[in-house]
Amino acid sequence: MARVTLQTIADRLGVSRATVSYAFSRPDQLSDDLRRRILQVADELGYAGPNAAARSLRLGRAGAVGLLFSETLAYAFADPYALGFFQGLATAAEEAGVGLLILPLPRGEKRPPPVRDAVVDAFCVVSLPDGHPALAEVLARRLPTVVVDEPYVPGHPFLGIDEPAAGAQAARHLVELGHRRVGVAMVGLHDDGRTGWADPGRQRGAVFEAMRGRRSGYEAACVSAGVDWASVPFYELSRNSRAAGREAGHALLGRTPRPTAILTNTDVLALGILDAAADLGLDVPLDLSVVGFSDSAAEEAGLTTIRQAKQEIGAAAGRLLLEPPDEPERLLFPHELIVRASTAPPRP
Amino acid sequence: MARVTLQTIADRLGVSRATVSYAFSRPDQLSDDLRRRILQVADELGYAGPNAAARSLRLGRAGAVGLLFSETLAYAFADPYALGFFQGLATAAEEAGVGLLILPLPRGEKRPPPVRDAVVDAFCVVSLPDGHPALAEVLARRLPTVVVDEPYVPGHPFLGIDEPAAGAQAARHLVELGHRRVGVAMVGLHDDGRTGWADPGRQRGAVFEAMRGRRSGYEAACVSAGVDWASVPFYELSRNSRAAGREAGHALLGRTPRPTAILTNTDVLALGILDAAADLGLDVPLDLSVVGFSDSAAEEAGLTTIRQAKQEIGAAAGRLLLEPPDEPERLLFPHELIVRASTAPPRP
DNA sequence: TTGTAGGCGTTATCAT
DNA sequence: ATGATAACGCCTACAA
Repeated sequence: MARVTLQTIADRLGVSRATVSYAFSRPDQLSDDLRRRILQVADELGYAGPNAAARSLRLGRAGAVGLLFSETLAYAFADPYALGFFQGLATAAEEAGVGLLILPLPRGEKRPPPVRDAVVDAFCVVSLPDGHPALAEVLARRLPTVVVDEPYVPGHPFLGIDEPAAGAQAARHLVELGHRRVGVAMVGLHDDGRTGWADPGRQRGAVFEAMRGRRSGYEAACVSAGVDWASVPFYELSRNSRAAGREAGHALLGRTPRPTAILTNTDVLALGILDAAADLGLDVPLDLSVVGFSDSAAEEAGLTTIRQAKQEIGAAAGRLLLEPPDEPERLLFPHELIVRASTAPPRP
Repeated sequence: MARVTLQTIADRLGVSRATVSYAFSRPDQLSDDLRRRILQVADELGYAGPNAAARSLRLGRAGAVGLLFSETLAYAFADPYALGFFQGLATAAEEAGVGLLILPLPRGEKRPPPVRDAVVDAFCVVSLPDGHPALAEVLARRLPTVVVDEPYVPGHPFLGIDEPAAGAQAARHLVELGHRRVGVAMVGLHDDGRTGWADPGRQRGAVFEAMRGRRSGYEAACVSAGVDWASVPFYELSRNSRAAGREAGHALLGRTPRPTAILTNTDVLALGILDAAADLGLDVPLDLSVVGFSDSAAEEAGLTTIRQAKQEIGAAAGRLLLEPPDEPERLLFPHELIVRASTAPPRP
């Protein structure tokens, strides 16, 4: 059975393409009777309805926005922060009646990401490392594009939080409690899969801008409290998982002198640190204080953390995509330190 | 600045469109020098690359698969079962390098879902109620389509579990422990937002096929153990949340005689039942046994549940979408009763 | 109310 | 290696 198009139906009925088109897309421009006959024949012929690509080409709009995320999708669908953001974004898309095209980023770098072929009206790019090729592809499309979290692209709307300030607030909380022996565990600094101790050079060379900022906030707050940053043990993870956090915890807590407090850049990691503390029979918060980030998995575990307005950011991104502003804005959303039971002054 | 197309560049260089097209899509068909000049001019002119819709039209493929889900996206991104499925599906899409177009279903019914305009090569439909208009729209597109969980559409691949068998297994577990006073709490039977007691007529009239099957399994196992189904209190929820489960728990546990066991069709609901039991000072499992479904949030709470292979289902759906089988298959994936600490024999 | 015809931007075929 | 031309399927002035 050959392909059925408007023309097929038109021929069959002895009317013109335009008439058939009207029957589908402008019902009111047609007599009811003719319209019914057209739909009838279309049905008999097995017409699949106006071709979406052709329609999109002709109409100049796609009815969808593209979403690029730095991680594998399997990971993104498991990460509480990403999910909160997705919820906000999806809700905005839903209200506008547009689809959300999630584009995979091949980590293996074998082939280019399918952004060239993405039939979309706008792009949302979330948390890409500096210089990631997909970003260039997106920008080349010259569609309205908003960036979330990182990297900042001049001329395009940006949504995120004040990372240095948030990091500083987390660290300040600890030093104000009196901690001086602080350790740090961070994931997502680099894209090369390395896990282990990171010296200051490697820390500052992080390819993820937001994490760079967050870390610099840690450092600033520590330094201004008289802590020698060079002596702060800094463990870098390549995966954001509880198990990774536990590994970092063991590494950090095995140091002499043992840190009395640990900063982490995700809640999941923080939970792993708690696991490690439990392994070692350490009491939290008496022997060890732990601070998470994002308030995603923190509540039930009683974790002190920084809360970000993930859903609001997603919703705002959606709105910006759907009606691009004249002036690209750089929107910094509020964050908040949530103090729970995982932090306390160090033992005297 | 007017729109830049292949022709614009061709004119500028005095070459033909085809040549310019080659520069982008068939680099090897062109002399290196000319190609460079073309790309150079394209860049100067601000060419956005080959138009995706036009390409899709010409090529006859979209590089994306469409996904329709019955719930709000905000809900879907919070539901553990849905997320597990998404992970599997997304991974398959990722490996194939195709995008995943998530289509919103307007609950308000104001306008048709944007499936007509979805530029995709295939559709995946998940858990739609009987007769939902979006399904008809999808089928009208005559693209490869797979259905997950419900409803079964003859002629199209179907993926899910054997719902009646799974339901029966959950219920049999309880009756074999000796329970005879069983209560049921189920969400997602109907689409009308009702919450409250459901008589057998309303139970059987559920518009969600999978839930209908699951419930019939409950009934079959109970009846064959000599339980009078008509006397089984059955509480229906419109939202799958812990709070809803708690409400159902209070309703069910307020009955005289009090049930010694409660069946629920989601883990989230089961957690709410546990909350209600705690409110009433009841010991689980001594005073009350509770069975969940899906093994999504069950482990930490020690919940007895039915585990479904959600990720496998998602992955299989992805494969089926990417290369449609000759014969539409009806694939039933295994489920498994996981017995944990929420079930025990009733008090003598 | 319906028909005509041009063009949306690209790629494939067949020349040269 | 490059050019001319014809689809791909549809929508929309405009004309009738």
